[in-house]
Amino acid sequence: MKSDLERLLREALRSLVPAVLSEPPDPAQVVVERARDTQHGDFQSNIALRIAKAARKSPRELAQALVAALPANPLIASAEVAGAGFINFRVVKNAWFTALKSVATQGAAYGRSNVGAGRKVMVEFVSANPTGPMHVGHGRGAAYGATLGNLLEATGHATYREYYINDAGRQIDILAVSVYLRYLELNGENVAFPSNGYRAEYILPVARALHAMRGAALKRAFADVAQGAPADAPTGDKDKHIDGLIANSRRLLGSAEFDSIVVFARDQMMADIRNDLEEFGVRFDCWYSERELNQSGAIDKALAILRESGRVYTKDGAEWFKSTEFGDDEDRVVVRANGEKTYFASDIAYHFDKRQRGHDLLIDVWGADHHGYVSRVRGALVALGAPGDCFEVCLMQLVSLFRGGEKLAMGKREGNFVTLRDLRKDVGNDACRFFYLLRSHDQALDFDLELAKSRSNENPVYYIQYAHARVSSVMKQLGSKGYAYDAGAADLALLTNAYEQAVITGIAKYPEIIEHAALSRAPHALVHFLRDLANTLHTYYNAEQFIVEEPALRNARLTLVLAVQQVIRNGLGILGVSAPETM
RNA sequence: GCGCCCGUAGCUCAGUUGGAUAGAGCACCGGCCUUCUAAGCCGGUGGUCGCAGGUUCGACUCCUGCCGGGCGCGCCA
Repeated sequence: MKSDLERLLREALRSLVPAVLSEPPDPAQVVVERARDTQHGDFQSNIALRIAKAARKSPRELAQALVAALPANPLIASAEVAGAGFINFRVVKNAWFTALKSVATQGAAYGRSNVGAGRKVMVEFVSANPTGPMHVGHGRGAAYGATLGNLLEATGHATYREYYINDAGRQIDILAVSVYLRYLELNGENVAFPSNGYRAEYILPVARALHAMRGAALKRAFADVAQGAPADAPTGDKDKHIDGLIANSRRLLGSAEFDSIVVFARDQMMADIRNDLEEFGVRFDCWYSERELNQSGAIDKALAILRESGRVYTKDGAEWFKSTEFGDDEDRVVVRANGEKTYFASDIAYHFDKRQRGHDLLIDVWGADHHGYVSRVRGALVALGAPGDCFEVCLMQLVSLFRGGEKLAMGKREGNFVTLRDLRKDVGNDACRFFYLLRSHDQALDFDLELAKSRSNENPVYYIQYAHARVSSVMKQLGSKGYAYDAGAADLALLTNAYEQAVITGIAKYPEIIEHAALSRAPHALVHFLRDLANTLHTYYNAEQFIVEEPALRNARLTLVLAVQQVIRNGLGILGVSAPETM
């Protein structure tokens, strides 16, 4: 329910429909929404339009009949037909003060609701490969996922945040062998580093740490490590080359020892990622390891159930999942001809495991370049007996960094990408989170470093924070003028001018904005709302003096601006942006 | 070729799921500080919502077909 006021209006309208129509409509058709483009917080109903469509009647006449039949209602000051057949309600002023009062009494809880009804939702986000530091693209998913989690929590969902660590498979082996080769260098070996390895600088401290811990215990001759490995690019296949290095390392060290390097490198990388995210204000309930999932036998279990479902067949020696039955372009391999399970297979097991752990709704935050995987993962879940709508994916479009008008290039293997940490240090956490959330997630994001960094009026993040700080400043002034705020002395009925009406309307809208942002997975809606709310406060501030002689009016206005401040603080809190007292 | 996303003011983008005369920010022009922070406020200029059809009381929104931009289409992870 969007608001109590709205619910009461809806009831009033619904109750008189039978008097106008012989056949009452579906209650769901009785829609009361806040009117647009009005500063007075009026409500609008398009009930007549909805009914007219079904009953083949004139919307205007229906609306007029409804208005004529409207009995006296303690909430409704007046009602009239407008436009093509809308009914506009003017609400009695006192009804609005309830919103104002509930901000004061609820404080940080204002805006929270229970529309989620305790539904168990898991948001899985970031899940960046532990093969290097996070870059600016991951930052968008981090800001989005964290804020979506906050929104779901604020709307009464049992929210669980998870990071999936891709620490199994070839990619992590490449990381390990990259670290191992640098380690060999530290032991005096002359290494020809593979073109396909991770040769960026961040590998070096990991190798040094390994060296400090193990000394020369893992040392092998590089000639042996490289022996028999197929030639590297450009003459040979770089993938086969590095696979050869991995296989040799594993054989020379023993599988257990090589795995210890894998785990060591992973932990070093994850420590950096966790620290980065923590500094960014992003927290998780669980860091879930693919490697452990693998070792638990969950993949085999999921595959067994999948086979039972009849959606798996063998072709060319491999096992295929019939994902085409679920809207995929072609069927997908789950077990290769060589007996190895694909990444898709572990993804199936992982998502099945999420369900097994009791989460009703699975929301994944992915980069848009993975959109092709949505239908096959959902298909697998359905084949495993889950409802299709239990799986949702929020696809994050690309982030491009700009410095002024110039687009910055990024490339991962080369290591010249801009890391999230660099970005945060450069523009600050607040501006960083704010800019990430400014646009809809399905819109490509141009992140302008200079704009985010500027401490000027061009920067929208300060605009909202300034509104918050301004109220603190007013309260400080109040004290220095010898006054004290007295909520009991406030006469809210004195808040009658258009500025005050606009501010109250904004405050009253906040809970429904939170609900909408959560249910539509649209954090940017909250950003834009806060911008608008800050604007109404700034406008009010410039038009009226808050600290006036008359106690009843003074305290009423202070009640109002304190409520705005509370709402801004609550909203910024959900966005993960700080609400400073001074600027 | 197929799939997904996008196309709205000079630029960057909203548009609460089909509702009234499509809105912000930036940029540009003009005003407001002896009064609570000018990181602010007010006013103005600026639009055939990519194009063409269709659905109905009504379409930026839904359907079809084009045009343009981005991303993706491995027994890789």
